[in-house]
Amino acid sequence: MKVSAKMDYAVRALLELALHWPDTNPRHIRDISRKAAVPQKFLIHILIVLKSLGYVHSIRGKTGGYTLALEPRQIRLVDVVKQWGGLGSFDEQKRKMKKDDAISLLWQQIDKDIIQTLKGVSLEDLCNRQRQQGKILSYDI
Amino acid sequence: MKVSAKMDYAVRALLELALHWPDTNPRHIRDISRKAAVPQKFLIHILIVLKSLGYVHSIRGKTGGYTLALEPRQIRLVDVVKQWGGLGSFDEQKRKMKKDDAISLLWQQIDKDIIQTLKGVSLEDLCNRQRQQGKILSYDI
DNA sequence: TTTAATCATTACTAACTTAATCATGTAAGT
DNA sequence: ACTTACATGATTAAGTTAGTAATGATTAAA
Repeated sequence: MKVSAKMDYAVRALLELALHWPDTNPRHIRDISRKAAVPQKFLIHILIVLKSLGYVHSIRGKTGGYTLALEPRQIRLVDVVKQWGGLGSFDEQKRKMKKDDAISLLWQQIDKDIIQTLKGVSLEDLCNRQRQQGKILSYDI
Repeated sequence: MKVSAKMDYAVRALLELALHWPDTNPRHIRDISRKAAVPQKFLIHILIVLKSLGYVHSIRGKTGGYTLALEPRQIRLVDVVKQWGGLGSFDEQKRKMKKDDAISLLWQQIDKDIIQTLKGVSLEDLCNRQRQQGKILSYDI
């Protein structure tokens, strides 16, 4: 019932790339690391996973870096989270159980709720919210 | 984003006590352990916490055991889970962050969804579901 | 009043997970 | 070549999890 730092970082990295979309220039890890507040050495591994999942492309060499592999509106949070494997509020694999008792069903219902919420959110949505949030905050000055 | 075994066990222990309500005879750990499929040595610690949270009473000595401290309909899952401290899909304490950015707000939304679901469920509800489930299963014979 | 059954408390631990870092390798532009 | 970047695997310190062990305290009953 906890979002791991890794998953949080993954989404932040994706959002950071999405906020620059449709700029096609590759962003390098150093920049993403700074803007998304993720340790650079850690971010490398996260980006490799995101690449293997098909969410980002990488370009090696001197002018290398990362780009989004899809349009922000095509990337749904539910898919990222599901594929990341981090979901499942109840780890049924590890506990040998009936899984059809009232309590297991309750945990499963919670899973469904989470998925339902995430289904409605794309990277594009997050971009809009972030920009909107920025506006609200600027009024505070 | 995972329900710990401890929390799962805690709810199972409470449900086991609730299923016997309003029988006021104390049940001893051994029985609860067997029926709820929780290691006895582990269950002791869980029951102590549940006692400190006010959900169960304990009676020591030869005819001792545990009883529910409240009626099943008075015990809402949302309270148990919240007081257990296990909730919070995103651990904001440990990561120094703004907490008002789009991503943090998304994790917070997930928390709210979980709480919303749990608010609607009491131990009495779980009892009814469990009994109903038993009926359904017995038709399979 | 001993004894046995039960709850209470503290300490310990093996296994696992998390959140990284380090070292080294590979590719590509200048 | 040289530099700059991504790639990969190994390692690791700290924390959490899911228990177990040992011992103490309380009470009913023989």
